[in-house]
Amino acid sequence: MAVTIKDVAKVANVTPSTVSRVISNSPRISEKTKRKVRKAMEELGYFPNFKARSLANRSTQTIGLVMPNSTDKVFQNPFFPEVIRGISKIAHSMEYALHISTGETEEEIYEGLVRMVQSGRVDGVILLYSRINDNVMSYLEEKKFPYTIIGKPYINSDGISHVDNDNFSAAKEVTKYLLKLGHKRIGFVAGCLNLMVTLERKRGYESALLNADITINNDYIVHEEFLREGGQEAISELLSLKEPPTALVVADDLMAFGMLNTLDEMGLRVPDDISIISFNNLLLSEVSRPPLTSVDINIYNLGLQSAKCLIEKIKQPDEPAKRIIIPYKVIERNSCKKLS
Amino acid sequence: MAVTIKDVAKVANVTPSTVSRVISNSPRISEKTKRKVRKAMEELGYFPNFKARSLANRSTQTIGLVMPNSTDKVFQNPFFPEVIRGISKIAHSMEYALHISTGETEEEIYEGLVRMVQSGRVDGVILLYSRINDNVMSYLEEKKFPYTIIGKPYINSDGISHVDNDNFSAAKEVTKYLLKLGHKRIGFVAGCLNLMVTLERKRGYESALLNADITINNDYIVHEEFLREGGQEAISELLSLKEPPTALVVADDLMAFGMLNTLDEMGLRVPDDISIISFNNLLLSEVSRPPLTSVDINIYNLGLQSAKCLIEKIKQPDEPAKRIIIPYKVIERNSCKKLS
DNA sequence: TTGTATGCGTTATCAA
DNA sequence: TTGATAACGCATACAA
Repeated sequence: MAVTIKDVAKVANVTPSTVSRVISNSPRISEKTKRKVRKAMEELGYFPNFKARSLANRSTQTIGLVMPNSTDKVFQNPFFPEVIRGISKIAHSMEYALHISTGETEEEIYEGLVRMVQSGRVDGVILLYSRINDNVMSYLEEKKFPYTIIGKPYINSDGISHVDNDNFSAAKEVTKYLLKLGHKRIGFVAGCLNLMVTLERKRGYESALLNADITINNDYIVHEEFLREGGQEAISELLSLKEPPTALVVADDLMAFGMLNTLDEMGLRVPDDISIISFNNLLLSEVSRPPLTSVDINIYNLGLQSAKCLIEKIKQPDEPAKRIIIPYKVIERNSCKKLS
Repeated sequence: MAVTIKDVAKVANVTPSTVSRVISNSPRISEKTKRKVRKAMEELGYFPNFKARSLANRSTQTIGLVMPNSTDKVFQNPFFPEVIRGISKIAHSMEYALHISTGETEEEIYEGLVRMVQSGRVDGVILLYSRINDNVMSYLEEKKFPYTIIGKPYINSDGISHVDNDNFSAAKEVTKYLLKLGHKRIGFVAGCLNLMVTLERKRGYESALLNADITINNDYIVHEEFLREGGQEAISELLSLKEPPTALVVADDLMAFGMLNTLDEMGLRVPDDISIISFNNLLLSEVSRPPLTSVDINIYNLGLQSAKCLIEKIKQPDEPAKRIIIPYKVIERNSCKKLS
C-alpha cells in the first residue's frame, strides 16, 4: 500500500487536514509546520493520490483531446503532433494532464466523448478539428461543458470559444499572389469538404478570383479526400482539360506532396509548367522538391492558445466566449513562378 | 449535481450496493432486478462516476503513453499518430483510456512520468521509444510498475516486455539487397544515436558489409539528428569524398526525404546517380519523388500489440515478460538501381 | 493556526 | 439474491 496523507500526518505529528492544507499551500498554515510536514512528505516519498484528490475536489486536472477519425487520412497529418506539442506546453505548466480520445468511426468518437465527459474523466475538452454538423460539438454545447475548438465553428461562432487562423484571408492572399504572378487559370485542390478549414480556404480562393473578375470554373476545383486512393485520377483529369490551370492552390501540404508526385508522373514540372501554393508549412514543405511555397499557420501556437483558452474557461465558466485568431505568414519558396 | 448511484437505487427501489452489482454485471443478481435497475439508469441518464470508481477500485482503466521530447524532431514523425492509432484500437475495445505525457526536456518527461505513476493516474505505461540509459525505464523497472516498450530495451531485454521489429535483420537484408544490386560503397545515414532502433539498424548494416568482406568505412557513416539543421553539410561532405558511396541506407523515411532534397540540390539524381533505401514506409515514401524503397515495419501493429501486451501485464502482473516481434517487409519502389 | 467531523460516489465485506 | 456498513484517500466547513 502506498503512503497516504495519514502516514505523513503521523510522522509530522499533525492531523491529516493539516497535511492537506500544506499540499494546497494554504496561507493559514505556519511556515514552521509547513516545513515540518514537507520534510515528512519528503522522507516518506509521499505523492497525493490523484483519484482521491479529484473525487474530493470534483476536478481532474486533465484536458480531453478529441481527435478526428483515426482511420482517416487526416489523422496522419503532422499537424496533430505539432498542435499537441503546443497544448502540452501549456497543460504542463498549468499542471494539467492530457487525455486523448479517438475512434474509428464518428459514432465511436461521439460515444467516447460522451463517456469521457459524463463519467467526469476530464475538466474540459479541446476539439482538434472543426467540421460541419458535428454532434460532438452539439453535445458539449448542450451540456454546457467547457470546451474549445481549433478551427472555426460551423455555427454560432461568436458564442463558442475557438482558436483559428483567418483561413479565408490566407487563401485569398495566396490566390492574389498567384494572380499577381500573372496566373489566370488557377485551380483549387480541396481536402475533406466537411472540415471548416477546407471550406474557408475555398471561400478565400473564390473571393480572390471574383475580385479579379475571373469567373469561377468548377472544373478547376477538385475535391480530394487525400493523396492516395483515387486522388491521382481526379488530378490528372484536371490537368488534361483543354485549358488546364497554370497554378494550383492546394488546401494542405500533405496533399501538395501527392500533387508533386502526380505531376511528376505526368511529366509536368513545378514550377516551370505549373505553380503550386499550399497550406500549413509542415516541415516537409521545406524538404520537398521543389520546396513548397506554403502558408505558415503557426500550428504550435494554435495548440498553445487553445489550451490557455480552455483552462481559463474551466476556471471561469461564466466568462464570455473568446475568439483567438493566430496570424499566418506566407513562406515563399520555389513552387511558384511568374507567368510570362 | 449529477445523478449518482443512490438516485438510481431510489428509483429502482433497491440499495446502492445492488446497483453497483448491476453495473459490474455480477452474476449473483437476478435478471429481474437487473432489468429494473438498468431501466432506472436509462431513465435518469446515469453514468458511473469515474473518480469514485477508480478510488474504490484502485484502478483507473487508463494507459499512460510516454512520448519522446516534444521539441525533438523525432516528435514530428508520423510514426506517432500511427502507433497511437494501433494502441487506441485495442485500448478502446478493452475500455481503456489513453493518457499522454510528454515534455520539452528529458527531465520534464521523467518527472511527468513519476507524477503520473505515483499519483496513480494510470494502470500501466507504454514507452513509445527505446533509448539507451533511459531513467524512465529504470524507474518503472524499480517500481515494478506495469509497462511495455516499443522498441528493443537497452538492457535486460529478456526481462522486459516489449514489442519490436527485428531491425537488425531488416537493415541487414536491405544492405544485402544493395550489395546484390552491385553496390559496394554503401553509406549509412543514422538518426539519433541514443535510440535503440538506430543502433540496431546500424548493426545490421555493418553486419551485412562484414559478411560480404567489405570493411566498414567510417567516412560512410553519417550521424544526423535530422534533416534540417546542419544535416545538409554532413551529407554533402559524404558525397564529396573522392570515392563517394553509390548507395545509402537511411535510418528513417523522414531523413530520406531530406536526403532527396539535398541530393537534388547537389545535382545528384536518385536512383541514377545514387540509390537510397530507408525505413518505416511512411505514407510519404509513397508520394516522394522518386517513390522510396522502404522497409514497412507495420507501425500500426506495433501499437496494437504493445497495448495488448500491456493490458495483459496489468491484469496478470506475475506473468513472465513477453517479446513480440512484428514482421517487416521490404517495399520495393524506385529509389534503388542496379549498378552497371 | 490547527483539529474534528463529514462528504465525495463507488466497491467490497459481511450478514441476512 | 440482496442489504447494511465500512473502506478508498483527500478536502473542507466548522469549531476551537
